[in-house]
Amino acid sequence: MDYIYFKIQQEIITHITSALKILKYPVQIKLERPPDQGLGDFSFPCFSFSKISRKSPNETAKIIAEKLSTNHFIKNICVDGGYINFSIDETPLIQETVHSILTNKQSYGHLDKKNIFIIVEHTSANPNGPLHIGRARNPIIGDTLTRLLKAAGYSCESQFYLDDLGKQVAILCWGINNLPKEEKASIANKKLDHIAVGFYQKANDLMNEDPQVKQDIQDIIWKSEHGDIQTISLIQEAYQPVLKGMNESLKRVNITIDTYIPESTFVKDSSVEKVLDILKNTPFCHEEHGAYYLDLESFGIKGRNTKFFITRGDGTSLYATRDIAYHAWKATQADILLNVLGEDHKLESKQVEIGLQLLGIEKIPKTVFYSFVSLPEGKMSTRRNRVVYLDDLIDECVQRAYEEVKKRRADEFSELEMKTIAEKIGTGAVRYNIIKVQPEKDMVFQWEDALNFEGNAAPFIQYAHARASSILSKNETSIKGIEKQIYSKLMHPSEIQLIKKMALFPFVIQEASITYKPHLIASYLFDIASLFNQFYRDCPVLSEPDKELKIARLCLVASAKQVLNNGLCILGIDALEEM
RNA sequence: GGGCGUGUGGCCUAGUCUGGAUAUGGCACUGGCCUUCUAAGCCAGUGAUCGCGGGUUCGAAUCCCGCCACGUCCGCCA
Repeated sequence: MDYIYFKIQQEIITHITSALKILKYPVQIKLERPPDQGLGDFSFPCFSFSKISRKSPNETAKIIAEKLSTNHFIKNICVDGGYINFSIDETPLIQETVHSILTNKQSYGHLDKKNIFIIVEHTSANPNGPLHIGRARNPIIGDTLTRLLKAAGYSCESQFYLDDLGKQVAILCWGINNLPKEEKASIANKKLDHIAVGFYQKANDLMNEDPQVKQDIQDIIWKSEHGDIQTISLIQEAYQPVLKGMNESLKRVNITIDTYIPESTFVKDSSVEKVLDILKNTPFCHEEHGAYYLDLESFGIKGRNTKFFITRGDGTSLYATRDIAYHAWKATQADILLNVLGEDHKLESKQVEIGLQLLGIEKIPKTVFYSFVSLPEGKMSTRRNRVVYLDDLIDECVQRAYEEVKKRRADEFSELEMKTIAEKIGTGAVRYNIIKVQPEKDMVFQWEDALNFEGNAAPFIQYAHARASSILSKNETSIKGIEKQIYSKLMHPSEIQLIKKMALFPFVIQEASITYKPHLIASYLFDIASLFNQFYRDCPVLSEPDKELKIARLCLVASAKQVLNNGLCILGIDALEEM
């Protein structure tokens, strides 16, 4: 893709490079953006060169600036406070940007195809109950990353690593098969995952009270981990409905997962065994009461205990060992492995990494860790019933959105229309509130914040999109086959600001995808929506008497709508024509 | 005890990797703007020892050292 801003930036870098070469200064270029638009569009700090020139930073900047020339992109160069500030000629920028948006449409902002395949592993929640909002951060970050990476030109697959072995599903399995079924009336309107969690909770309690139950559950674990086909399929029957329920919740917030990889796969195909064979033969492996562990002290692992157990005393594998086998397999499937994990998995992730190294695998997964969402009264806990389920959050947000729509537009929309719009606003709000904060920040969930649809929230962006759509739907002037020269009519500061910001979209996608920071997209979109609202205030479109300016503005509205749409698409939030 | 992460106005948050111009926005609060394209909006205002203490630097929210608080982990759990 040929984006004008890339070209302009490259142009400036080339100019500075040749100036620095003439002066025999080291070529170290960091282009910044001035804090104030009045200063220019790009700035080049010259402080580091003042040591060489033995002059003040500002004098140095002047010396460098003298060797620079303007061209058709660069309108003006001025030195101020040790910076060389570049003002770009807005005409080509405006023309090219609007033109590029209207011709590239849904792919505006997207980067060139890279022929690199990424597996994004996310969610991977134990299928023993509904997703709660602590876990919900995972699919939202994961899905947004997947969408973002696709926009950045990668091909991607999302994977859910399905925990079908071990204690959690075994408890569920026992509960489903041994506890009395619930009465039809009490489960009438319940989702499958919400029904199942009751069995899990009861079975969990019984396990702690009744040694026989505990033994039964342990049998299930033992059999499944030894690859007993019958037990594994019994477990599968138990968790499938839960998974179905979880997927319904995810689907509601526009998340679908491409592939499910059951953990048992790697036991059944004996790849775990092969992994163990190799790991046992490394010098780091030791044995203790029949169990094998790797001593990770020499790998920089510190703490009370540096032993990483890879088998139990009975020879069966452990979760992390199977995870190594899974990652070893993934490494053969993709160019880049990206995992989204809770911060509690940091050590385990490091152990997997070391395991892969010992297997001679160089494709080490990259990981985005997120902190937990807690409640004002403390950590979320299903057992203590101190938990907010994702479904409840979605329901509340949709309900709130419905009330707002009804308040404003009851006389214009049908009941069905209001419900449809409310669903999109409510679910969008859920995603946006989670993705706008960088993953490593702790979050305390507050209903008040979650249900606030003003300011930096999804409805603000959807609203700007709806306003743009509204203008276009009322317009009767054709904007097909417009010559881009007409866009130079767009001279109002609000128009220029908006266009300049839209020109940055590819940069933002680039930056966000390289650093795996989806929240950058959220704050960028917020800026676009905000600038659009300012434009909306300052520049009437439909009533504009100058025909050419009107057309240019219509094109600008269409571009803004497109950029908002493309950005919302990366965030997995529905754009709205009306709200 | 150790590892990792976080700490920015009353609350939330950007910027931290790659040091740079008066620290970004939002919520709340105060005042103003709907006979004109949707007021879920716009404009203005109040409000910050950037956790604390040192250091490096012409320059530190950003880098280094020490400390404090919170989260998280250090299971033959997952």
